[in-house]
Amino acid sequence: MKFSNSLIYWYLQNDRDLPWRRTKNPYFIWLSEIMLQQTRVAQGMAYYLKFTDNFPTVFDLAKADESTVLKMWQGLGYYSRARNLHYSAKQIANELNGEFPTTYKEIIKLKGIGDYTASAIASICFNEPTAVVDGNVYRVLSRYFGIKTPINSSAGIKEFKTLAQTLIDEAQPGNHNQAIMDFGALHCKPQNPLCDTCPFADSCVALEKKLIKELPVKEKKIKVRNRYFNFLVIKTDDNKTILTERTGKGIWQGLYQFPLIESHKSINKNELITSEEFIKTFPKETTISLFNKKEIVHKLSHQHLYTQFWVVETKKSSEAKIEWIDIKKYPVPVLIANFLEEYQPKK
DNA sequence: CACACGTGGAG
DNA sequence: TCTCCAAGTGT
Repeated sequence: MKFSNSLIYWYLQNDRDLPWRRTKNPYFIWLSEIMLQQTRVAQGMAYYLKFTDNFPTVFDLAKADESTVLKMWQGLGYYSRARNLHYSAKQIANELNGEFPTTYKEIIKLKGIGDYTASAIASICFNEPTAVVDGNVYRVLSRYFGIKTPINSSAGIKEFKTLAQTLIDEAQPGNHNQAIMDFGALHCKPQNPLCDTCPFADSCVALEKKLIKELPVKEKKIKVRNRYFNFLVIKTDDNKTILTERTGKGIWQGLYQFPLIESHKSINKNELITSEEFIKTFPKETTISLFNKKEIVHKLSHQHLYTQFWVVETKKSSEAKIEWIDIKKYPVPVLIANFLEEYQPKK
């Protein structure tokens, strides 16, 4: 209880004025929590404002097209968040009469909501004492208590959740949860934490044992896969193009792109136009030129995409149905959006 | 249950 | 340039 008191005391003095802190409307809290998953406040802010502005209620979100939702999410990454958000919005609007579930147990049943988000919403909106455990909480607790259990092991996940639950202030769980996360984000930072001015300096195990830089412990490193993308930027003489939707599993599900030929290495123009896939798609006479002189390397968390944009000029085609001017209506990955910025500079 | 899933900022 | 990582979840 002492721990929570100090935490909340710190929080009251260092509280950030964030838009989602001014409401307890579960719909708005939900939006903010989904957007901030694995995402910095600075990056998510504009999206929160855009979503609350365009979709002021869960009904507004529910009746939008998925493509519209993805377009508004464009650039924020982890697009399954947007798809699941939309899916759950429709469920709340249509099956739950627009009423957001009010307990952890019910909230966690929604798609896209896991232990963290259910705990956050239940505590902030409904005063249920369920402890959040996010990256900040792992860091604060592992340091303060000197816990070396890897935070991404199943043992660690259980251990930290249990510990966090014993520390929560049952009288004000929402404040407690936000306090420990803000403390981790602003004070007990990953690099260069502010131990000199830390209210817990006299009892922090990691500080005493000089383990600050070792904690928290995270095991395993991610593997990165190299892929080679050749986008075919079609331009017909009646100024139309082709976009294809990415379906199935993998990256950018539900987003659009130019027709893609993937190769196992970087290829030149001759290799491209003699490839089976190219011939199959473009039997007609075409003019083709490489747009980017230097290969573009787009880095995702698990993939490095070595990318070339090939501008393909052809005659009018029944395949090419999308007007150039309309491309901007489609949700596209940042990689494509960046290309369009350069290829079609804004006036 | 280990792994995939985006993007951008900091050091 | 490179590494880490930021309010995690689904499979």
